[in-house]
Amino acid sequence: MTTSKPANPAKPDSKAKRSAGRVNLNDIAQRVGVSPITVSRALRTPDLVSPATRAKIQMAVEELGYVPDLVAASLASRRSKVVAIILPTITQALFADTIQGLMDMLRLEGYQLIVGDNGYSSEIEASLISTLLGRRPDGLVLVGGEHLPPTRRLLANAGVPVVEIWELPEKPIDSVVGFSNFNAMYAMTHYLLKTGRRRVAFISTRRNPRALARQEGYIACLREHGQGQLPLIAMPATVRDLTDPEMEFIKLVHAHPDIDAVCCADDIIAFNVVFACQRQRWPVPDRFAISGFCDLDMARKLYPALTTVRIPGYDMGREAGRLVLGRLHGAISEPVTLDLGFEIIQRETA
Amino acid sequence: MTTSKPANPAKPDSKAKRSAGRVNLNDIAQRVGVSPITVSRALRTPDLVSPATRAKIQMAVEELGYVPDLVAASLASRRSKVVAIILPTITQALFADTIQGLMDMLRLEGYQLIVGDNGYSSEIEASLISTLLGRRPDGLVLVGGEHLPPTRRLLANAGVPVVEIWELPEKPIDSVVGFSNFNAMYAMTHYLLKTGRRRVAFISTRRNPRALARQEGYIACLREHGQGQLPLIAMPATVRDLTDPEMEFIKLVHAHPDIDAVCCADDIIAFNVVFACQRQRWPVPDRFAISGFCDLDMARKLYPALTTVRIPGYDMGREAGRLVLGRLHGAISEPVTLDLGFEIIQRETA
DNA sequence: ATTACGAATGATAGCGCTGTCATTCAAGCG
DNA sequence: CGCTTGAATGACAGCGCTATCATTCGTAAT
Repeated sequence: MTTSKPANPAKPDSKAKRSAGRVNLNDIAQRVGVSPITVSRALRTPDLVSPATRAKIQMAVEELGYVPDLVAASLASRRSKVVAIILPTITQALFADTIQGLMDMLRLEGYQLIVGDNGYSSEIEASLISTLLGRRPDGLVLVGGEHLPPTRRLLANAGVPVVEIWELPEKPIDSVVGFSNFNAMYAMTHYLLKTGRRRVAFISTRRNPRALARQEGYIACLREHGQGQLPLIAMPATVRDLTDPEMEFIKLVHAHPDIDAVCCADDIIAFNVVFACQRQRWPVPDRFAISGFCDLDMARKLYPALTTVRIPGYDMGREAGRLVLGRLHGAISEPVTLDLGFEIIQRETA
Repeated sequence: MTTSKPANPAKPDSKAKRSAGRVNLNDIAQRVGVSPITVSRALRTPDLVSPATRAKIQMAVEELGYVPDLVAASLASRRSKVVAIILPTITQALFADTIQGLMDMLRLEGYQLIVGDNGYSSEIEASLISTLLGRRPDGLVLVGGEHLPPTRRLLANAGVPVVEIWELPEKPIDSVVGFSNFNAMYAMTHYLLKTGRRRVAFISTRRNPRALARQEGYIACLREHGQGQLPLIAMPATVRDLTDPEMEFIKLVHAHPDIDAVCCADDIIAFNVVFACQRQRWPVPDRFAISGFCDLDMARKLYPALTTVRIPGYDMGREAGRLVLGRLHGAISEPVTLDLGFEIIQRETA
């Protein structure tokens, strides 16, 4: 120390802070008397720094309330430690478990989740993905496997691991963690037929690839085991349309009084149909057998408890996370497709 | 090993790209024959660039599939265009509307949302906030107003607009968009008493500040209008505990057969209690009046339709977003507290 | 001693973008 | 005709961090 008079560079001012006034790596380094890079190491790879230095740095960090700038770190390291997920809508209870599973997995390695919703629209998805990719996420999780060509091109160029979930797309972009919506609804329809139902209807209130696949499963099963039953379907005409499950159900019943079972495209619809029955004094399952899809918490609480298809919502999230992380670590180098299956849960409504 | 071999600089390779191989501002600039800064302007403030240049740049962007690096932009501009929200849990239907409202508002200005959940724990919150602040969000939205001192210090240092929602904290950190949980439950209890109920119980399955405030509102109302009714409460002992609403209800009824009404701390609990009644053949509302809290979609679908307190879930999200953006634009410079109120929705269960 | 080597630390050069001037040039004005 | 003005563009210097290579130094192996 040559005590070179007053500060030669910028005026140390009151707190030796420049720019935004936020404490940064340099502030810590100066305070401790080491180089910034050593501070960086002390925080990221403590093993490479001597215990004494590490302790001093730790202390300075506490004192100054230093919060590392992950934005700068991302830029420098080209690793953002962020994974993005795009959902049809965030308001849906259906995807909550999936998000939770994904978060739980990512948290283990300090990754953060950034969420976007495309409102069930492939067009919105395209622009959303473009913006999200701008954040340079280390991975991308997409609900669904239907994407516009520009989207596919964008993703191909991005060089980011992609996992599509909740379906088993014909032409996966990369990895997949899903189940067969077709098979699941086929199985449920089959179950209803086995229990002796003679006229099974199908209700969806939203038109999307998964609902359509379920509808196809329903139709296929009727064809093969329906003893001449004709498909009886309530499905909105376009992606934008949203119908009221209760009304659709009532209309269906009035038009076809011989209906004795309803396959609902998801649990929420099934709840509505059960409530409608109660309102109309139509005993369930005596007059109508009702089946759901997803096995939400409330399905088993409902009275009568809902017979439904359990799908691996949480696990899809978790496994998608695992795949992304595996890709990033180099542990996985090839696209993987995981079929997590489903399970018919027999309760009281069918 | 002195084998310095070849491979010293970066080989220009096939596509003149260095590093990650991603197209960047420079690539566009070179292709068009302008400086990078002009490209930046063409994309961010098109008005400052001549139409001709703008068109050429636009074209190059399309051709090369350029996606601006928002991470670098954030670092350089010190504006991340990201807002973070911390929820007790993401699995809860209760907060879905709030997220949606916030997203809808932020989307208008191209902001992204990053979500964290603290699992109803103030300790987790502290570390979560620290990590999230590392992403340098331009704003922070917190559900709830209970925070540890270190958290408060962190937030004070961060210099980021904060909005607490879903409550009206005594000592707000910054702005607030909420409603009075106390008043709301007071009002609902009062409503039940007015309809002639003689013994009103309160059920919560989760211990958190909002549930406690509601409980206080219930107690206060009983004190003032309960004609000698003693509070009758089911509330978990600690934050970690989670109880089963159906079981708590049954236990309560067995211990106090004179109960004729149940104030539930949220709609989900109320649904469960209604189902329990149906299972037990206890007519609702004749035997038990039941009230919910939140007014989820399903509340009005339920049979019998749920009497509940409507709270401004979506609006809290939207207004929180508006406040954050207002702060960022400088349109708002002082902390604001917004009480969005509530509404008793009378339906069939009470 | 000589060499080798691992542990600890540092210097340098960016990551891809934007803030902040500075520059150019044509049109407008007294 | 010189001067101002504004539109269009550019140069430069970082933002705060990390990748990469280089250096120092004490200790063990030869």
